[in-house]
Amino acid sequence: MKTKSRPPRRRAPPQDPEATPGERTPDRPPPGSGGPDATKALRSRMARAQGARAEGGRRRPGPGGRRESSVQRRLESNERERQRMHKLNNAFQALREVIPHVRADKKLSKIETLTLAKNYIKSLTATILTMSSGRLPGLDGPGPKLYQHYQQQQQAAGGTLVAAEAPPEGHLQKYSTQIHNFREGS
DNA sequence: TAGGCCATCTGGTCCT
DNA sequence: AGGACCAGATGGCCTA
Repeated sequence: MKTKSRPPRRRAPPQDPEATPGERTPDRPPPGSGGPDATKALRSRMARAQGARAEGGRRRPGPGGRRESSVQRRLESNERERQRMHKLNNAFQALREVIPHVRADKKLSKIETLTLAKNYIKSLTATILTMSSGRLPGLDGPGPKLYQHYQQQQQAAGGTLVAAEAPPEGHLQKYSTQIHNFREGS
């Protein structure tokens, strides 16, 4: 389908409080940057949203829209939410950087990152289990213990035994196939 | 132009 | 009570 080779996105500034949700006017400061205009605009928009939601049956009590303190809380909440999402995106980026993939020139999407990471972990787990149990069959050492621990984890999670059901090559094959598919953009 | 991906806003709910 | 978390809504950006 589409390729993910995009230059760093130049996002429009955060939403203009005067606009309806989603309408952005690039040349204004973000709501978090404060300013009387932003506060006033947000107040009017929140009042409008309040009225709109009334038809949904969840109108908040109190006539005349929001108070100043309520508007200020919402602005602060928006800023916290932005920061939270930024941290989440940083974590995604950190994850991208530790997952081996062939599309170094193309940024993995979030869903690709998660899916690839899951299968990467599975393949590594299967490899470790095979290597450790094969080297120390039935004897003391990390192998059997590791395998038993993994069995317990799987059973506790209600999952299936990866190592028992599929050889590590299977997971590696799946992982490499997925990488290939991502490269092809499918 | 359609579809995918994303950032942001927003209000509800959960948690401390 | 206040912050964190979540999911829905919305519109911008980009590619095929």
